[in-house]
Amino acid sequence: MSQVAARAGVSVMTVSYTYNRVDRVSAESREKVLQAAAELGYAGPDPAARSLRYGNTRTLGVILGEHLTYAFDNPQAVTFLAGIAEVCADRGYGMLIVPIAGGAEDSLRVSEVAVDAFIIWTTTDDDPVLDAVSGSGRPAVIHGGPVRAGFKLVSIDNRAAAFAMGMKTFAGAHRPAILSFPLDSSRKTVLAAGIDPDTVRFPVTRQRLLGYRDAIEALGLDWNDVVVGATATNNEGEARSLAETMFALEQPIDAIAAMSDDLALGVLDAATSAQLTVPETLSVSGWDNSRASALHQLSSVAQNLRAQGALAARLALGEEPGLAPDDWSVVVRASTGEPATQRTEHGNTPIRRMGANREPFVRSDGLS
Amino acid sequence: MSQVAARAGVSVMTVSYTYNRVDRVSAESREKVLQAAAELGYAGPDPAARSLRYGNTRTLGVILGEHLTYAFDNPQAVTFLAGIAEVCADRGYGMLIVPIAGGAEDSLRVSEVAVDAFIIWTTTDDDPVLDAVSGSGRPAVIHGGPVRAGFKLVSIDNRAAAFAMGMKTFAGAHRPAILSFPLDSSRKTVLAAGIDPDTVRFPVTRQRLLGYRDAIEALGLDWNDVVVGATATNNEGEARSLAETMFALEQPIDAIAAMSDDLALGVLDAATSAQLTVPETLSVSGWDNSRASALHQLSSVAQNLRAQGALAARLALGEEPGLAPDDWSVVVRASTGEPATQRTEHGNTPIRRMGANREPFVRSDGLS
DNA sequence: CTGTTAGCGCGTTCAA
DNA sequence: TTGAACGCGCTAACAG
Repeated sequence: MSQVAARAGVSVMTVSYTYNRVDRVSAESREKVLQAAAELGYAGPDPAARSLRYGNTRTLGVILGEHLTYAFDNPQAVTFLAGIAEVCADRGYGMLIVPIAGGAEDSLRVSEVAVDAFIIWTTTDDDPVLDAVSGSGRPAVIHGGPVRAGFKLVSIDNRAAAFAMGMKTFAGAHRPAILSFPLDSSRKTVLAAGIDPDTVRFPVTRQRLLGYRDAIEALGLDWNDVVVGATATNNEGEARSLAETMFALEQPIDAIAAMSDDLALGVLDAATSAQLTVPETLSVSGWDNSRASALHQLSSVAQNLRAQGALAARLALGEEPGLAPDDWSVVVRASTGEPATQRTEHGNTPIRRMGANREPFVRSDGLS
Repeated sequence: MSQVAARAGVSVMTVSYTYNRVDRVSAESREKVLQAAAELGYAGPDPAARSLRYGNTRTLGVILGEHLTYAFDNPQAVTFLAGIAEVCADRGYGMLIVPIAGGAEDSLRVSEVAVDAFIIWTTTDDDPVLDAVSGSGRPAVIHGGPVRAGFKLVSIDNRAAAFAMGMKTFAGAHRPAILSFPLDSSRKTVLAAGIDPDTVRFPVTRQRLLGYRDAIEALGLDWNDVVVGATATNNEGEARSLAETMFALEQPIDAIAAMSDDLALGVLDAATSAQLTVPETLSVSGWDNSRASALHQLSSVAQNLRAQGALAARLALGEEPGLAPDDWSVVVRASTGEPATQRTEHGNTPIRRMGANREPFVRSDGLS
């Protein structure tokens, strides 16, 4: 910039004004500056120097769980991102995906990143990245959990939603099962009965397990008999093989609540192969009310992740909107054997709402 | 940092060394510094100041087409992003999504963003954002096109791929049609015959139209009779209604090549409603070989967008890998009426490869 | 309308 | 092993 000033025969401030306060510069000077800039290939004020000077970056940092590689394979995370992007585009804020790779250097990355605030897609309770975010002293909004002092939370009440869907899915079942997200960071595939939800370090997964357990108990069934299958990733194929194993058990499973539509679709697939009729001999439910769930008449928990992303972004920007702008609902379709009380046309599925939040949608404190 | 130094009773440089060159500081001083930092709530060197000093940001800028809002709804763009993310996570680079909202301020945003290089998801030939990127003087890699001096290009040969798929889709057809991405930035829904591909400002769309036209002509059909439908977005529902219109034409369409699997699935849907049998009375093909395409026995052009994203990131980082690491192929399934020469099991579909690139995969010059 | 001064927070250079 | 000086490029505040 000083070079431009020299070449234009003006002071540095005139150059600065040319880019920032056009009205404070005479047309004549402006011309000279622009000319000199063009000749020197000067592209305007350096963003890094500006950030330093202004003390802000006009950028939001987004931390996508424990490992970036899986994040984009997860349609839920992507929808959430779309919501953030919407707000960022509107406000002219950059959206910086923080390079989290599951290693020790992740914390370093968090503190090395030039952003004004963080938005965190749900991770484990004890993820060291969360400490790094706290330590950075910058505002943070977390989606799903864990709840942390100083972090704002955007989440539906997963426990209540799982309970509501569990009541639909497990009604009349004798041998219910659950298809879960990973139970810990090792992401090992697991198939076991009587799992203690409180040992699970992923808050969203834990809350959903607790909700399903609530339903199991409300229906007079024994949680210790309930088989929980956990897949390494949110993958339909993996769900299919896990479901096949479930069908081959001595007392075959007759109801499966899955934590995502992808997993549930894998179950439907396995059911077809095993010649089980849905919902007569197998009741199935998913989560997130995807297009595919509508297409396959799969009952599913609906929530608006895009709106949640947008809300998280507004909170991160300190815009502090009102609370509870969104909610969850249970969409009942044929897969859980309810009488179809509504037309469920392909691509135009009316949604039946039921259940209500026990907790406010946005919290900045509380227990998980 | 100077405050920390004062409190620790050392010089500023000792503090700096504590964070950057641990070996140049005695354990004793280090202790004092860390102590002081903790007391003051100092979170380590400021990223913005660091970028200024180092002259780089360790961040890649990603420009997702003309408007950020649509980008995350596009599974192809998301897959490409996943590839970029993979490389960024590995190298510890941030990935900054530039807030493009379709307005005049977009160019400003590009120059205001603190990144070392840009990766651009395909846009129109005349998008002013491209000028802003050029003007910024930072390296840029563009996916799909347009080709520009100074920009590296990562792309398959869309024209060749469209030709190959056109030959399959239109073989034996009397009344072929094309379901296209938008023809211009207005994104108006269009249904017309004899469209001149060269008027289309989206390079990828243009190349594919050219390739389909090549096939039409190679098959002895008249391009002026070929109906092209263009949807406003990559949306299955929109494709369905456009297909329905096509089926209602005086001379009903008997072959449709679609530029995405989503669009093709909309066609299949409409065909079912119209009681058309595929492929006997209607031949259909899609693009990108999605899971859904395999599920619905839809012929599709396969390409590895994730690998292309990773390649684009490596090129942007100046790692200059070898050329042509990937390729496209035509996956023939039942929807184009070829005799099924392979088992096409659900979720485990073998891919028949055919066709070859006419151009190298990576180019940094050439015509579009 | 334009110029001068000062400092954002850091790290390289050179000296001690 | 540590310190002092300097400048990375920019802009707020205050002259003029």
